[in-house]
This record gives sequence, structure tokens and C-alpha cells, in this order.
Amino acid sequence: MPELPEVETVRRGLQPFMEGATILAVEQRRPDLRFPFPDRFAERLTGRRIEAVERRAKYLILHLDDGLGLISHLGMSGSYRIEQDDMSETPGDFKHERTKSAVHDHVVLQLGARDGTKRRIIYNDPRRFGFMLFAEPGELNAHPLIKGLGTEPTGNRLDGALLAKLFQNKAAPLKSALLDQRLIAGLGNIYVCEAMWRAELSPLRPAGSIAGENGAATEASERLAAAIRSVIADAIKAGGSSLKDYRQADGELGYFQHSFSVYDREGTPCPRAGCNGTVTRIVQSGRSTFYCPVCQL
DNA sequence: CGATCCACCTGTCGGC
DNA sequence: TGCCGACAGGTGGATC
Repeated sequence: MPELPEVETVRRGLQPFMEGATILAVEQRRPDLRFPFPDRFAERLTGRRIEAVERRAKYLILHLDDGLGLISHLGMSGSYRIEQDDMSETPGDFKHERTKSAVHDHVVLQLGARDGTKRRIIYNDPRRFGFMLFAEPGELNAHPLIKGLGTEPTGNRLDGALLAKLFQNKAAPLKSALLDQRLIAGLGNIYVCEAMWRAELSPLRPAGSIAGENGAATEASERLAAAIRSVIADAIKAGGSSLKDYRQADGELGYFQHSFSVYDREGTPCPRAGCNGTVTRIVQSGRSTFYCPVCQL
């Protein structure tokens, strides 16, 4: 499910219910997800107030009032949903979804808002590639999973000059470099494919080929930076992409999937005006890449 | 060190 | 229908 736009959408959905709320109780229903839960997981969360809900790359981070950080990753199939404490769901009705997947509800946080409203935040993850870990107070940026992360693809820090510098001399395919979280943090398979299409760049070309002399920016690196930023911004605006049963935390579907140009569109005409190519699927590093071999060079 | 590949786990879909 | 294989949004860790 979740690349940066989906995680950001989840964050925005949870934030109004979480920030300022107190964790009244924690139900941890199995010993592990991808990793074992930390020692005293429920105990250390119970009674804490949530001060902030942050996103870094594809990680959600809850900042607690004792300085502890809860690092949460959704893996491929993780999701959060919000329920009122009286068992009705808020604000939409997704009993069907709940019935279908209750066996994969792994963590339940009972929250008490400042106005006294009680809610449950439920983490569901069929494949269990997600995880929850603690960052001890003051150690978030030194955490092994966080410290190596590259630049966020949102905002002005990502530009053609930075991309050229990051990718210079890299022989790996452009696709692989874009998925490398140590370089740019938050892109996944969907948005990498979409960004390369927008930039008219082939996933197969060596990453270093977008850099100029001594890693200088080029027209290609500028195009790629603009494409990444625009596709991420557009996807966040759309509430992410709903594939399978991904939903926003409020139960709404994201709808960016309707805007895919190439992802999961093998065999369809390239949507670029004037291009007569066909969207093609290839496999790179064991993962599908969708692109147009005619206009992406 | 950097670059590659696999493993982790469940659900779904298409083909026969 | 049912069965089977392919594939799915990610990434840590093993191996070279």
C-alpha cells in the first residue's frame, strides 16, 4: 500500500485525533510483526500523551510527552483506522472491511481526547511487513532506521543539482537509484514509475547519465526533480492511491490511482500527447517497472 | 565499503 | 468450482 503520499495521508488523518490525546490502554495482540515488539511495549505507551504525529519518508513517528518516539512502518499492507469507543466507526461505515480483516488487527490504542472523547486507533496488517519500534528520548535521528534516510522528495530541497550530485557515477539503473531510500526517502514503485514517465526518462538508463560534468545539474536532472515533486504533490492532494483495500485513516478512498499514466497499465497506449508508444512492463531487481519505451529515453 | 538478491507473509487474480 | 502459480505498495540482512 503505502509510499510517501499514502503515509502522509494517513498522518493527516490521524493527527487531529492523536495530537493532545492520552493513550489510555494498549492492546498488543501478537508478539511480533516484521520484528518483535519492543520490551514493555504496551506498558511504556500507556498513560503517555501524544504531542505530535510526524512523517519521515515512509515512517510515521509519534512523539510522546516523555520524549519517547514510536516509529511505525506500514510495510506493504499496513493500515490504521479510527473507531469511536462505542464500537461504531467514525466517520464512515466500514464494517465489511473490519469483518474481513479483524484477524489482522494487531494493535489497538485506546485514546482519550482532551474533550473526553474516547476512540480506538487500530493497526491492521495482513502481511505483517510493518513494524513498531521505539526511539529512546533524543535518539530519533540516531536511530538506525532513520539516520541513513536521504532527502525528502517534497519541498525545495530536491532539485536538479541535488539529483545530479546524488546519482553521479552510479551505474545502477535510474529506477534502482530512485528507489534507494538513502538517496531520496519516500518514493516507492508506483511513484518512481510515474515520475520517470513524467520526466521522459528511461528506467533502464544508468542513474549517473542524468548528471553532467562533475555532477552538475542537467536538463534531465532538472526535469526529473520537477517530475518527482509534482507527482508526489499531486498524489498527496488526491489522498494517495487506493490499490487493493487501502483507505485513508478516515475510511475515505484515495483516488490517485485514476491518475496513473503507466503504473499497472501494461498494454495501454502511452497517454503522452503525440506519443504512439505502448506502456510496457519489465522486471528490474525483481520488481515490475512500467514505462513507455518510445518517449522515455 | 557498494551492489545484488532473498526472505519475510497473506491475499488475490488469472488461467486451466 | 477448484487448484496452482504469479504477483502485490517495502526493506533489512545475508552474501558477494
